[in-house]
Amino acid sequence: MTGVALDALAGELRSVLGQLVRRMRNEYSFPLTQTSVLGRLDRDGTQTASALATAESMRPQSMAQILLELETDGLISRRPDPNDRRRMLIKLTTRGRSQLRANRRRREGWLVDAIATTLTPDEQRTLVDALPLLRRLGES
Amino acid sequence: MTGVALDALAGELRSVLGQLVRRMRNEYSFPLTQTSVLGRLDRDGTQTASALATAESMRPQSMAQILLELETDGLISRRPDPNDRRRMLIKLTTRGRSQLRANRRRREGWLVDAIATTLTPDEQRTLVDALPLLRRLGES
DNA sequence: TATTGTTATACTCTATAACTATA
DNA sequence: TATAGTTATAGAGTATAACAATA
Repeated sequence: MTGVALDALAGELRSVLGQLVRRMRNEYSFPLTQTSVLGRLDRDGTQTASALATAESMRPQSMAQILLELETDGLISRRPDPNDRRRMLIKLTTRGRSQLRANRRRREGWLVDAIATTLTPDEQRTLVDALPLLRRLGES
Repeated sequence: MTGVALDALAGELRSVLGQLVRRMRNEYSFPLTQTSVLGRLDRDGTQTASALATAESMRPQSMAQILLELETDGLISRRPDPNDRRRMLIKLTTRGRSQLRANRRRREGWLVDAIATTLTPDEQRTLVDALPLLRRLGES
C-alpha cells in the first residue's frame, strides 16, 4: 500500500461535487449560499461582511449582493461598527433565525431522505467523518 | 449510540459542498461540468446526449449547450445514431482525450495540493471511502 | 494611502418553453 | 402521438472594475 492516488481522488471529488450541487438545486430550489450565510450567522453570531466573505470563500462584492437580498427579505440587519464605521456588523434578525430553523427540515428534505434511504448507518458515519475533512479542504 | 443526526449531517453537507465548489471555481477557472462530461465520456465511452444529461442530473437542454461548447472546441464529436436518427452519439475526440489527460494534473493542481498538505494519509483514505457514498447520493 | 464596503456590469451555468426531426 | 434533441430566453450566482466612505 503506497498511499492514495491523489489525482484520481481529486478528479472524482470534483465530479461528485458538481453532480451533487446540481442535483440539490434541482430537488429544491434553494439559495445555497444564502442559507449557508444564515446558518453561519446563527452558529457564529454577529460578524462583519468581509469576515463572512472570507468564511464563504467569496469576494466581498459578491457577499454584498447576498447580504442585500437577505436584508431586503428582513432576514439580517446591517449596522456600522461604532468603533470603525467602515465596518458593517451583520446580524441575524429574529425573523431570519426563525425562518432558518422553521425551514431547516423542509429545506433539507430531499437530502435527509436520500441519506436515510441510500446509506447504511455505517456509511452515514463514514460521511460524518469525511465532512470535517472536506471543510478543511475548503478552508485550506 | 442511536445513529447519526441526519438533519445536522445534511445541513453541514450542503454548506461544505457550496463552499468547496466556490473555492474550486476561484482557484482555477475551470468549467466544472464540461470537465465532468469529458471525464465521463473517457470512462464510459460513446453515449447519447440524453444519457449524459441523466448521468449528470441535468436537463437535456442544458446538456445541449455544454455539448455545443465542447464541440465548438473540438473536444467531442456528435453524429446521429444510424439505428435511430433522432439520437445523437457523443464521442470524445482524440483532441478531447489528450486535452483531458494533459490538463488533468494542471486542472486539479490546487485540489491535489490541498489534499496532500491538509489531510493525513488516514484522512485521505476516509475521503476515498466517502466519495462513492456521495456519488450514490447524487444518483439516488 | 490603505481598508471596508457598495454599485455597475458581465459572464457562467442551468432552467423553462417552444420548436424541429424522427419514430 | 411520443421521443431525442436544439434554439431562444431568462434567472441565479459570482466575478471584475470603479467608486465612496472611513481610517
